Amino acid sequence: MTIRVIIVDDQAMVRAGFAALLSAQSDIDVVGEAPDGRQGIEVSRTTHPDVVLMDVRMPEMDGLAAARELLDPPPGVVHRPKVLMLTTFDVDDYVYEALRAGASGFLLKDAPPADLISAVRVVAAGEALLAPSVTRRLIADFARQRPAPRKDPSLRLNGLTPRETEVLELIARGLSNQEIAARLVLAEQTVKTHIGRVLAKLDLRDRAQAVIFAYESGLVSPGA
Amino acid sequence: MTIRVIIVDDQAMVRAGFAALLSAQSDIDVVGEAPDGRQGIEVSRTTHPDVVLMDVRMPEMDGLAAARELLDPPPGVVHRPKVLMLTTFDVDDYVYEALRAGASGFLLKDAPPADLISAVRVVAAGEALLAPSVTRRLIADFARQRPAPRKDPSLRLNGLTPRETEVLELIARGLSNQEIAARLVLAEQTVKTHIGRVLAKLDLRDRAQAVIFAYESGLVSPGA
DNA sequence: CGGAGTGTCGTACCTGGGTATGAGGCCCGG
DNA sequence: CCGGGCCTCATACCCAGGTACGACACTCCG
Repeated sequence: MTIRVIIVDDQAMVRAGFAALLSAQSDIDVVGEAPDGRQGIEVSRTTHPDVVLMDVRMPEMDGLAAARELLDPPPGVVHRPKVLMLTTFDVDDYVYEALRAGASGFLLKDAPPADLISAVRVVAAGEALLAPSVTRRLIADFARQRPAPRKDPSLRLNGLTPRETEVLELIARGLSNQEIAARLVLAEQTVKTHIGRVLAKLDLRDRAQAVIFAYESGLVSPGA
Repeated sequence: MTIRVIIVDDQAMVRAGFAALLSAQSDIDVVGEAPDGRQGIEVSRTTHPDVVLMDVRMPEMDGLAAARELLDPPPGVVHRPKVLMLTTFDVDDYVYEALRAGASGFLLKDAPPADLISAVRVVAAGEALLAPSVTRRLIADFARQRPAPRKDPSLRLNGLTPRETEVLELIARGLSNQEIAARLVLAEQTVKTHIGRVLAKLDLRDRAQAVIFAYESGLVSPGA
């Protein structure tokens, strides 16, 4: 089963080079080319490639917009190729946009030829691959965004007792004092007492600010 | 400038294999080995390698804990090696933990030898590299978490007028009605009117739930 | 022109939530 | 065994916030 590839890049030389490189592989067929995003979509819709090599910067319709169109096609279009983005220099706004859109990879054009070839295979197999510098950024971003508890507010969270933390979490879920009391089998006044202490310890004014704190500290997270 | 590497793995065979493989490279020196995390840290502290190859599963102290220790050392320890995690099979809880901890890469042991070698070089250069399957997960996670506005709640957000959205955002910043009125140069009652409409449209009970909605919909984001 | 949508504000009412104060019981560590 | 957290609850007070109803101005559009 050969891998069907199309190449979308505004520079004819680049297309020719990549095409030659990839065609030389026995398991890869270059089945189309296009000089801009719009035509790239056309070619993709007619040739149904497994992988689309897509340059980022192009006239008419840039690679990002084209990638979005291919990865989130209008109703009726069933074909969904993998998209491997290419760029000459690693401006990273593009990277994030492309990954958001669902691209399977992001390579720099100065990568070794062997890398490009293996990237095509990896992407065709449903996996993903990024240029090392991009990987580093993505990890950094991940680590920055993710570290379970953030440090600034979350340290102060240590001042809370287990019960208080529990109450805070329920506040952050939108429950009223009554509901919290019911949930924890407590008198409503007890809940109020806990909340009072939480607000005092964290220097907050009301439950709305408590909710904010819960999100900012990582006690609760969007989508969870 | 050669790259100084140590290998931490509980299987002597694996250590020997990797050591042989890497030592054969003119730009890589294997300067130490260790059979578990605790000793790995010891060796790292004495040999000061550029890169630590670290197995995930190990007796005594697992690779994750050891990685954390190396990447976020106690006061006084200045040396901070790059950590490249290795695993036999790609259980991904480990992956996320390792990346959170600040690891520079994550490879499967069944990767081609050439990949391991180039990975060491990439990591030593300050970049990062992941196994393709890991990359895919990370991207998927990124795309899932990031898409600017989420769709479910954010669509309902479309029902809000600009002014209402503005007010909602200020609520989500923790402002009181008075403060919002001051900020927007309005009567407090006007603010109340807007809030009332927001709550009604979004089917929320109070401003605390409004804050939750703001975070869940992506109107505001933690850390922003 | 007339109506719909938006933004603005007033008056009036009610209650949930936050504050203050005090107090009893439990458990742990010094 | 005693002091100190922690958890629990009561009584009492007050007000920010939420609700209800009505009103006026402006803009856009059929």
